[in-house]
Amino acid sequence: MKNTISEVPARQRRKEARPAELLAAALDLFVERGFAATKLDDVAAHAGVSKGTLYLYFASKEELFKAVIQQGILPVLDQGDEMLSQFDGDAGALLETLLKRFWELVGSTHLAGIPKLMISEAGNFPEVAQYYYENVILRGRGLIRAVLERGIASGQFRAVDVDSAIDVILAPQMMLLILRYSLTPCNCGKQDPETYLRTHIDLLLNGLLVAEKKK
Amino acid sequence: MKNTISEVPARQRRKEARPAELLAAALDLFVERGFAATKLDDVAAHAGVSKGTLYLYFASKEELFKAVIQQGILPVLDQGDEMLSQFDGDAGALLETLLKRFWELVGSTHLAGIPKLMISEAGNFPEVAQYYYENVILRGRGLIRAVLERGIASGQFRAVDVDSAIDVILAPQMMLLILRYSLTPCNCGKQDPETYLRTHIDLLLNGLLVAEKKK
Amino acid sequence: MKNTISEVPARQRRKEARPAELLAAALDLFVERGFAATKLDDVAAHAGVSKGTLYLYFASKEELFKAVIQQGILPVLDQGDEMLSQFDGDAGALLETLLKRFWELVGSTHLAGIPKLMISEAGNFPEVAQYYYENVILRGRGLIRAVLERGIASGQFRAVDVDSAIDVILAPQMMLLILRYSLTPCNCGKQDPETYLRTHIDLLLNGLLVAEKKK
Amino acid sequence: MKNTISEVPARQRRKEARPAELLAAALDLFVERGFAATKLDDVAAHAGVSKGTLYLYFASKEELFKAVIQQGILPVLDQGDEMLSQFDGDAGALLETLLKRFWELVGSTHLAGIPKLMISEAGNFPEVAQYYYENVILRGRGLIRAVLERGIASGQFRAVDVDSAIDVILAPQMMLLILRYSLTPCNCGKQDPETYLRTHIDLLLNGLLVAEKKK
DNA sequence: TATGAATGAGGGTTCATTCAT
DNA sequence: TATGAATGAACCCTCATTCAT
Repeated sequence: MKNTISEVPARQRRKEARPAELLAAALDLFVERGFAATKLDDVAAHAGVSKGTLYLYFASKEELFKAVIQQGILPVLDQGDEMLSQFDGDAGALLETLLKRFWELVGSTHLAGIPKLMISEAGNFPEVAQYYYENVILRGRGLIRAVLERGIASGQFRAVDVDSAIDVILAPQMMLLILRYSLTPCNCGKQDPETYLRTHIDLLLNGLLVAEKKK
Repeated sequence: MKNTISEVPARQRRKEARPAELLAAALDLFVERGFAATKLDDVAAHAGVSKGTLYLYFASKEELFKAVIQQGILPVLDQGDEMLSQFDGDAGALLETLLKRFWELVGSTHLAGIPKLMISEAGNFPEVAQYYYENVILRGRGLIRAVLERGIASGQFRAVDVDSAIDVILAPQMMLLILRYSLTPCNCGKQDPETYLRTHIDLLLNGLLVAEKKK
Repeated sequence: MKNTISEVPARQRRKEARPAELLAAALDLFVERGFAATKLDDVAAHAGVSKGTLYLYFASKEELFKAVIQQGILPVLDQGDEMLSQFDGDAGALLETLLKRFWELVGSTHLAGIPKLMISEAGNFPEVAQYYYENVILRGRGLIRAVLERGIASGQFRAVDVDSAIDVILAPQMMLLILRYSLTPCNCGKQDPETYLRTHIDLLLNGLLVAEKKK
Repeated sequence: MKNTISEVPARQRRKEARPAELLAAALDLFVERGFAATKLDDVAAHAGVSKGTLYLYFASKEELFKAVIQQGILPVLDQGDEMLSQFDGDAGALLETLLKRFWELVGSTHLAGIPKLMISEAGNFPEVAQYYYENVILRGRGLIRAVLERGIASGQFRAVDVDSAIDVILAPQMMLLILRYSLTPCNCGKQDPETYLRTHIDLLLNGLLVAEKKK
């Protein structure tokens, strides 16, 4: 008789946990080295299994890649939607909260490497890029758009061009993620995310020019 | 007898142009597919030479990569330095000019792919990343830093944290370049650079909040 | 206590039938695809068991192959011996009966694929080929030889070279079996065995030339 | 200046000879071991080249297989056609000549293994089997058919069922080829082709029964 | 200098075999 | 006895690199 906590046999429990373990290992190496330069031997070793085991769960290296992207990012976006629907402060505070929460959710996990990975491999996997664009980028932009439109409607924000403003707002966030997996490992460009984030929000909300100089 | 413009025979000129042609072909394919996924066969075909010819000019695929990076970006930075030293308007105008000129110099050439390439491959080529960091990133940041410090000293700019402000300023520029070689090919995210650039500068110089709401 | 027909419980019977079921499944696939191209996964699935179960009955894929050959053909030869010892007509009638019976015994079962299988794999399994030669081919040839010698001794048959005549007599029988598992599946060469057999016997017993032309 | 015998450089001559060398090596091993059990490493070694060289001439193992079959047998059939059109003796003599010539053309070369190979692999390569059926089997049967019909029309042959008679005539020839590459290597069944062929023709032309016993 | 045939180490993938359950 | 997850050796195929011409 098994203990009360787990009635499923160890082997079974293992089998259910495997895909997630493999995806995590694959993500780490894909982000670090790129898709083509990552050997499945290394992914397997990194996950503590043999190479053949990978093929019990993913039909090919390419399918593994797709799964890494598709199963990695959906939960994050869901959190964003939820936050937007529950928040009831003004648009400026919402924007600040959104950006800060993003760091807590993504910036600290290894999911943070997905944007860099996607940027590197989009050209080689058009279908995955399409999926990423529709399910991640468009949804993420939608979140920011909602905040901007709310702020503009309430008179809190200037009537900027929303479409391009979204990009301008997201770019520093993305760059911070991207650089972490590019140049940081070779000792360069070690920014402190806290300061960076604060400056970004400050610049956004207050503008670069002092008030008196504005026409 | 040759004309006065060129005294070297055509064959000679071809020979001297070869390395540059090979680098251009390699850059295109490295940017499009990544280093590991690019075959030297294809680089050679793209440059209109045979595969063996590549090895007359570059000792290995890795050397070719280094040359692509190192010989690609130095001219651009030189132009930036020169512009900074000659400009005599105020800091805001200088910043605007600098960002716009960057687009004319880089955004329209195939050198624009280098940042994406470097981001993708930095982890696999630490020495190249180091070189890039020191010779491109630090010099580029230096340009922006000079402008910011000039603006803050003159009282035109608020006293922001310069180090992180530099990143916030550069990020949208970089993202625009990066996305062009990542998601654009699969029809997604086709921003108009003009509008994007204008919004970026506008947001930077004026801030997002309307003046009346500022404390 | 069970009924008189079967004293063993159903489960027991199943257990005893297993090896035969596995051999039948293996024979089918070995004949269809060849030894090397047959996966044990497929054999197991074809027999309705799991892959591991195969190893409870056969130590390796090669042992399974040997068992397929060795247990498949012995019963057939025994019938031939028995027929020869009981028959009391003339040699011509015996030869005709023997060939026709062979079709009823082998031609209609899936054992018919064994000759094709053996031909394909003899080179890879010399010991099995040796076994097959000694226990199948030599015994089969012995049957025909006995009939020929009986016919020649009785003056019914011409005094042909017995050794090669045996091959000439057996070849059409073998080819018919072989082709059924080779070219027939792709729609080609669908002979009617009945006609084929009749023509074969007719040619054998009467000769191709009309009687008047014979010297 | 090169010598007068060969104006093409050695490298060039080699390149043109390569495909035939590779096909010969592949045929040998495919016949000996079967398609699946043959390693391309071994084919390459057998041809005295490296593994990669195979891929300069054949896109895949399967394409190599197709080429082995398709380029191997066409010349043989052409000879048969020519022989038929030029011969002017009676049908019996033509049949004898045809069968004997077949041995000289095929039986002594390594092309003799193709029938065994095709029989073994037909199930795994339906398109190749189709090709073989249409271009080899049908053409070969056509040759025999022409002889039989000529002999029957002239009253030299009995009016047998031509379709099945063709198979009965060809079967011993095929079996001899097949067995050479199956059981012979393991010391069994070493027939002397000369005797075998003579007996086959004798039986065919004279019939098994002595003239006096015929009804 | 330029070519492209040849090489062979390396990586993705398969599958016979093992073993914990 | 039966299962099927896990293993890892082996094989097909690729491609950076070499070298004879």
